Amino acid sequence: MSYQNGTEVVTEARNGKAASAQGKDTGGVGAERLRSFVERIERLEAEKKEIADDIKEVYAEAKGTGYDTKILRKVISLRKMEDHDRREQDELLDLYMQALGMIEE
Amino acid sequence: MSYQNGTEVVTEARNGKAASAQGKDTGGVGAERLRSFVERIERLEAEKKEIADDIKEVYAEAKGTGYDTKILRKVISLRKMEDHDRREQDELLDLYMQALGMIEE
Amino acid sequence: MSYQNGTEVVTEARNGKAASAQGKDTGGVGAERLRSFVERIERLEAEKKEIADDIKEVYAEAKGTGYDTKILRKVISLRKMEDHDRREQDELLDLYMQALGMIEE
Amino acid sequence: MSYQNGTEVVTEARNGKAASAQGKDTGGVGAERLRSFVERIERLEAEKKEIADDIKEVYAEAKGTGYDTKILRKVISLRKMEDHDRREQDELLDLYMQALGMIEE
DNA sequence: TACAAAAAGATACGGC
DNA sequence: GCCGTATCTTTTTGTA
Repeated sequence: MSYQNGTEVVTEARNGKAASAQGKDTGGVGAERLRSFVERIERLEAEKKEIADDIKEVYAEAKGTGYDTKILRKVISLRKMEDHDRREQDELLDLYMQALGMIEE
Repeated sequence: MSYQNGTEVVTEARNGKAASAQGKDTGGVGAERLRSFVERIERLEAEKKEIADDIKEVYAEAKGTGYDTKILRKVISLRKMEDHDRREQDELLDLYMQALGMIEE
Repeated sequence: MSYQNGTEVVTEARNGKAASAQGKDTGGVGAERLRSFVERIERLEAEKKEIADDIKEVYAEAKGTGYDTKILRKVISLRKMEDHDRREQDELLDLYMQALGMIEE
Repeated sequence: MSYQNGTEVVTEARNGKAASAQGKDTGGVGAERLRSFVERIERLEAEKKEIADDIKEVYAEAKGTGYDTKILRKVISLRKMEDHDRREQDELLDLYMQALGMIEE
């Protein structure tokens, strides 16, 4: 799809608030589809934000209980990194074993 | 360092200030509490990541349908800004109305 | 647009805010300064690119010698991550010791 | 896993294909070679990072002098693009001149 | 404000 | 040789 089309459709999507509210959708089919994408994404982003806020709340609660959030954050971060490292090591091991013909690719 | 150990050390370290500041480290109570915080945060971060992945999937699907994700992202972003602007305007309006005694603080 | 002109235009544009905001465009002083920044950055970026190319060459050479670059890259990556982890663990230890009053902040 | 061990493992694994493919693992020769590759790459990456840090410093200095780094980055980026365009034009010109027998291939 | 994490974008590599 | 994938870089965002 060309930029033209993409832009057109987008225009319709925005019109969803501006134009079609006035009773007229000049394009229609692609507009609905795009509107659906936009809404799904915005819904998911709202959920994501809620969870981010929840996380902040937990940190705040921990702080209120007397824990040093700086330490807590670093602990969480380290655990995440170690988990990631472990995964990478597993992948490396897989690569070794593939190279040695011990497992199939 | 294993996860267990990592957590334990933190626990003891924190107890050094949080629990033992009350004169005595009860030996494990604070540990459970901290472990709970860590688990709650990690659970929430996992959920957050899932949603982030979902968002990526939606963008990918939109792309597969022929939409230009760059433009799509711009649209989402603009709508977010407009939403933000609108909220600010609403807040401003509230301030005016409060100042005029039309609504309570 | 030539390079010279490109820079000039930008320079003037910036002076419009940086210099003339003080009431007067000093006519070239700010331009020289900006040109100097641009040149320093471009010089450094050229050096950076050279090194990046050197790295590619080493990978290519390793590949020519029979090594699997994918494995090699992962090894390098893992070592980097482990190095980073170690630094984070050290920082965490410092935080613990600070919390326990064993070292000063 | 320590750094040393990490490298060793890789070495042995690779020898499985690189060295022993020649009929025999000479026990260490390939290891040295690989270690050399790893060290060269890590050394170059360290240099690259230093330069990247230098670049950040220059941007910071420019910011301190009153320049808007966002715009500055844009300028650098534009100049890079223009440079790229110019090179392409030069190449095109070369092609023309080659076609006209004005220069040798 | 300065720092760090996440997201976006650019680039490079290997497969087909 | 091109395309899809994957890595790496850069930009943006959020947080202390």
